[in-house]
Amino acid sequence: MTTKPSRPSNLELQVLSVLWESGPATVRDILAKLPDGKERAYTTVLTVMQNMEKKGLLSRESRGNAHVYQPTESRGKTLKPMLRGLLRNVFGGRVSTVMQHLLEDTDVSEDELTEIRRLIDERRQSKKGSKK
Amino acid sequence: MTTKPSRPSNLELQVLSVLWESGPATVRDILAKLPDGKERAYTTVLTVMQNMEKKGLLSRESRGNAHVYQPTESRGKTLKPMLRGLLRNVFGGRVSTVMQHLLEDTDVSEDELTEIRRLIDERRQSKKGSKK
DNA sequence: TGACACCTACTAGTCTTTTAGTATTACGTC
DNA sequence: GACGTAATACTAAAAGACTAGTAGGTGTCA
Repeated sequence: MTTKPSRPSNLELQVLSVLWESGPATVRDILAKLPDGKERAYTTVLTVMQNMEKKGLLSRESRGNAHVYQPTESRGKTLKPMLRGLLRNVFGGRVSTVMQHLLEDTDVSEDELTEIRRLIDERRQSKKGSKK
Repeated sequence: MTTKPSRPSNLELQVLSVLWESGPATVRDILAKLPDGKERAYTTVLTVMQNMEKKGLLSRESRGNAHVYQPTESRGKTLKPMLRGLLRNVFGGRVSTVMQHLLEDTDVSEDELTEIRRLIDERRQSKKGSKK
């Protein structure tokens, strides 16, 4: 029985996020880059990452003294079940509601807006192409 | 000291979601409507909701035998810190990345796409209006 | 009036997450 | 080789999340 893919915890997601953004890294690298900026002991992050390695979320190899970690799965693959869950459980399944709140609650640059519009149009095109 | 606003757990979010969508409801109502569809004992949901009331996430009033609960804060106000955290901790602060994954990983109807585009354009307009 | 249905209150066990201390190992350098 | 630096391994405690059982109250209706 493959253990069920319980979703990564908050701190685990932060670790993964750093690795996805910046590539393979050591514990100390991650500690310095955790996006929430909270102070933590080195060993705290170490423990979390060791657990993640046991769970199969990370793989590692030695570089000199330290271990260099990297994610075993792509960002997309990992995030998919999480996003689906979030969408269903919190936003009633409507992507537009997510978008609405994101636009209201966060700072979005003009460039980002343009980029999002591009994504939408791209998606519409591909939908049109595969119409029944 | 106001107790810090630790973000609602998964199950708590589901409860809130139902209440935001459908208005005030009893424990039994919620139990039937939890979006993840998982089987749970009545008392499980009861306990969670009683805790939420203690934490100040819900208020309640009696109706006959039962209690009718409702959220103390709006959807927007509650979700704001959560979305900001998610955006920062998982998506490197880029809304367009969220959008990209949402479009890839979930089914979005044509109507939704149109609606999202409308939201974007609306936002662009209001940005343009307030330009430095 | 007693059986039933339905409700809340209270209690508690298990699992996960977050935290970090202590011990140990490896590496260079003087 | 002893010492300092920095890393990992091991251990574990505290808090939170999730689950649900049991007890007790109230109302209905045959």
